[in-house]
Amino acid sequence: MKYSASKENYLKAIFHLQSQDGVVTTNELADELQTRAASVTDMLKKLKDQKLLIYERYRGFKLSAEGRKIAIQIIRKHRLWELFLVEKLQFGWDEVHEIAEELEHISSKKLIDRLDEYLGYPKADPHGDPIPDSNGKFERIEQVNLLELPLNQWAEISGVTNQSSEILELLRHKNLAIGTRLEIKKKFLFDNSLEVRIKNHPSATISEEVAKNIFVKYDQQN
Amino acid sequence: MKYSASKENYLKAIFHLQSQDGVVTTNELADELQTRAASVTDMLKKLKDQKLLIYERYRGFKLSAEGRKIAIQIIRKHRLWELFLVEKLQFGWDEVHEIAEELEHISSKKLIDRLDEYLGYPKADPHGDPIPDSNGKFERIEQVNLLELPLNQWAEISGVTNQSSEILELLRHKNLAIGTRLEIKKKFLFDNSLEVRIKNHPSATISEEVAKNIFVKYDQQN
DNA sequence: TTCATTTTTTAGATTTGTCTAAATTTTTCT
DNA sequence: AGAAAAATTTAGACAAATCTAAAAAATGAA
Repeated sequence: MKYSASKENYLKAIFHLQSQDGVVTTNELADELQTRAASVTDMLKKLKDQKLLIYERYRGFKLSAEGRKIAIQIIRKHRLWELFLVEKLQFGWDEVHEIAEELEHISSKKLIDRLDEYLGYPKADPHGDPIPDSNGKFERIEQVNLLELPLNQWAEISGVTNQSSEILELLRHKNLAIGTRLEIKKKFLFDNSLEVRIKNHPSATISEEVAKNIFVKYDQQN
Repeated sequence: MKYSASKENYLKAIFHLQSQDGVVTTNELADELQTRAASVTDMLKKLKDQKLLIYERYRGFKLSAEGRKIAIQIIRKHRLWELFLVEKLQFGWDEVHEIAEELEHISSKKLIDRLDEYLGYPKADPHGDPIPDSNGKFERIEQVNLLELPLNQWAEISGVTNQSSEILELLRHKNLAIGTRLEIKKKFLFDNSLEVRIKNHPSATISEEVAKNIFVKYDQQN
């Protein structure tokens, strides 16, 4: 079965929202997709008719098993393409999202499995997000939010959730990227901002707003 | 400016038809695109409004300079993606067309220029069709050096430059002659030697030194 | 040249995905 | 509980790309 790019985008967005909130609402989704609530309702009806969604009007909704399966395949494609762009075509990790948004709708299953093989069956994309395997299984990477990292504990940046160009620009400026090693030297209770020491770079101050979006894994070495 | 996939397909089809006939007719194009004449007329009006087409009703039509430019960019993308699929992802040359039909509509110019670079600025796709460069210039060469032949692409030996008895003896011994059909199965990066499959004969290994002197043309049949 | 055939275009519908404005349902607040 | 606010859905419209059926223009054969 083939679905339009628009439907795939809806499924993907619902998947992301429901993994945070459990159940998704019309306005949330409209906001996520930069569209109007009425348009969302229209599409929800179509997705329900195709049994990709569990939905009763005015009641919120979530993906059916089939809907989730499709969403995960889109995410798999998105992340593999992102990795391809960074690894093979020398793109920066902060410039691949837009292009992958288009590439993820290319339909050939064989293509994506060959790409996966070509990249060596990677476990995570350039932003540190896990790549589902061809059966849709994720490998759960244990990562914690930067705000939860104890003082003086070396860790490595493993993921950045918000992928707006604004935050990525800020991170680049402060020498922060996936793989960067750092430790928290001080937590300011006043505004929850953090002073972090960065391996091979000057220290930096990170606001709570930014820290919220950074995930790290504990560093074994240091 | 961005154009819909459908418009891009029209431009591409018109380009191919007019390179044969000079001027294109509605029915020809409808036939090429597997659609109805009425649909073609509808689209022609839109393309004319966007000045991509020179068209007067009942009179036939052809691309404007701008239309041709866009068509060539689509063809460039199509052929680069085809070559990528064959060279890097080990697809057979006969299974890549459909996938490239989708990939050719990905819009990023930077992506396609990086892909071109990654593939080593190739001159021809796996079917032997020339790939326009990033300025839209085609190089009309039907002969390529054996070293430039993509993997798994059947070709026919069309020329041998160095005609010393030593090389001819070597070629005869390996069952290679003008007209021999072969494809490259493996390229060894270490010494640039090639392992080639030869039609109706055992496989052979060819050193870079020898391959330099062999020119081939792509084989449409196989 | 004229009229039958072929080609092309127009007219009017349909589908998909979107929108605005209005109506309806749910939630919240006093 | 009842009213106001917020969220959601419906109604009606539109743009893009397609279709069928019918009309108009070009072609060509006697």
